[in-house]
Amino acid sequence: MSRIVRVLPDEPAVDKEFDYLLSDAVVAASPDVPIRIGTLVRIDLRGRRVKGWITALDVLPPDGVTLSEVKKVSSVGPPADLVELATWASQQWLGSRVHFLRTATHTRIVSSVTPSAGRPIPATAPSNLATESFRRGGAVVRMPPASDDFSLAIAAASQGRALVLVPTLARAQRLALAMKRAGVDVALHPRDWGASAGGRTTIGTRSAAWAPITELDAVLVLDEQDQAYQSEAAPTWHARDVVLERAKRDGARWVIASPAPSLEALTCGAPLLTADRATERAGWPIVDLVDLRDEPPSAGSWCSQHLSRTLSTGRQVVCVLNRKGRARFAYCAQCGELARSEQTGKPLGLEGDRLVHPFDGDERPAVCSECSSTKFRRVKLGVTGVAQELERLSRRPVTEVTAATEALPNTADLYVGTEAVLHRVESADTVAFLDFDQELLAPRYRAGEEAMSLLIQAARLVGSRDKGGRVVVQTRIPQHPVLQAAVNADPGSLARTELEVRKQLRQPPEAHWAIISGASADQFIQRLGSPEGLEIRPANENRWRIRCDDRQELVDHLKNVDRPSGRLRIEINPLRA
DNA sequence: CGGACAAGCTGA
DNA sequence: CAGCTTGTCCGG
Repeated sequence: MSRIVRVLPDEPAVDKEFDYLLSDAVVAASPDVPIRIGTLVRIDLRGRRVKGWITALDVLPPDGVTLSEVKKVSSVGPPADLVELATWASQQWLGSRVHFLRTATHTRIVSSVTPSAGRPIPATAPSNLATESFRRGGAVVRMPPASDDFSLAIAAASQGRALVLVPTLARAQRLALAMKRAGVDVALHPRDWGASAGGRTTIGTRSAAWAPITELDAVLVLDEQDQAYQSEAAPTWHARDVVLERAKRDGARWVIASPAPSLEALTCGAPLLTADRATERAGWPIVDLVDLRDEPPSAGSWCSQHLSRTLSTGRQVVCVLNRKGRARFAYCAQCGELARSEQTGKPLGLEGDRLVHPFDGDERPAVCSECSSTKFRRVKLGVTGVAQELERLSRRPVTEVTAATEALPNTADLYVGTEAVLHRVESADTVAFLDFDQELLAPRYRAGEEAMSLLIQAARLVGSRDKGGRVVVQTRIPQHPVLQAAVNADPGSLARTELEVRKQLRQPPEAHWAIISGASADQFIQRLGSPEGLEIRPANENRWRIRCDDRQELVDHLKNVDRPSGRLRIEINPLRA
């Protein structure tokens, strides 16, 4: 005997379901793998042997086609809920279902799943804020960088089956270990995929949003402001949105925690819980702003007098330098003022004797608006150059860290690196940002939030102010709202100003964007036409920006376009736009 | 994705 | 018009 199953092949370009015969013999060959929606099978597709997921059982096949047989039942797959969730996500971010199902599927074959016994009761009693947070059903919790995630995670686990997300694998490992010590049996995603499928509380990074737990009781997202939660490549799905949807579907309680929750989280309609001002302030380090405009211009160096004093105190210092955006800014050699456009206020780069904006076409003669000097300097720094100079200045060995650096010596106490160094070093007395303006003025609508996120990472390394934690920020725009918010340990003020800006410029989350790019982008736009409510503008070669006040309306319009063949990328509210 | 097949291009 | 390239279609 055999039954007929519907299968979605594991081929992103196919994205279509087909019906196959599933014989008893094939089922019997993999006795421990249950036949249900999500189960992984092997099928023939036009002469090729490919993997696929069962998406429906016992279907009526269309007339006039001879069905081929399922060749093998390969592995336990994502639960049926997640197959449905993949469909939802594919509509939210206009990606293929295959893309999401791959994330929801273990990389190795899973031949059976044993359900975990009962629901765990943790040994430790969680703190008040943590308990209170989950009592609300759904809440955004703003807690300073030095507060502990542990009690929140315990509170999540004490709800029953919980899913806990953190931005990095290292933190997932640390938190999982700490919880294990506290008597909570946790699964680390994706290593313990089978245990998650058995219903165990699961900790992991972005991809763990697709951990195979059914009937979730609680969802917790830690450090929600971290951009690691959103996929950079299309489909630009966000783990926070995926787990919130899961919480909604399963009726689970949820908490989004962050020292500075994203505007998306703050505007989602859930209550915002915060510690009192004194507690919040105490959980932030001291942030020293060094106004580079006040430095003697003769030095021409990246190292302020303040930083050089810090280096000579002989404590553990991590210097962060972003090399990514190369010398795009210029500042006055006389007074140190940053060169900006008079119209837009955006920073300008120096080209010959003119100040120009890289894309706007904005341009003016190189004359300082403050002191009328015509001498400008380009910002030009590199990790290696800085490391050498730092060694000379501090007379201490300097460890260089970039994303490519393998192992770190644990004897070092002076580091220079790109943003990667913030992930690699465990703790420090001081973190110094050598040129923070690159971050503050990056041409991305989320530049402010991302800059804040870096300050939060730094704050975690150095700890709270009473433990001597210090963050030094070298800048030419100390009045910037991000810096003021960090100095005052008041991320709420930043959120208010940022939201106002987004409203005025109609940027997410106040409006929604789709970026269409790739060779077939023009054709796609042509087929889309110009429906009411959509604002369609060319960005540059083969690249368009579509704006709409309503997200659902935006994706509905895009979904209905007959997708042209050829390369096409659709990004919904991407990080970089 | 990758094979099948059609339509378009070239060269003797 | 064979032989090849390029493009479009479609899979159970």
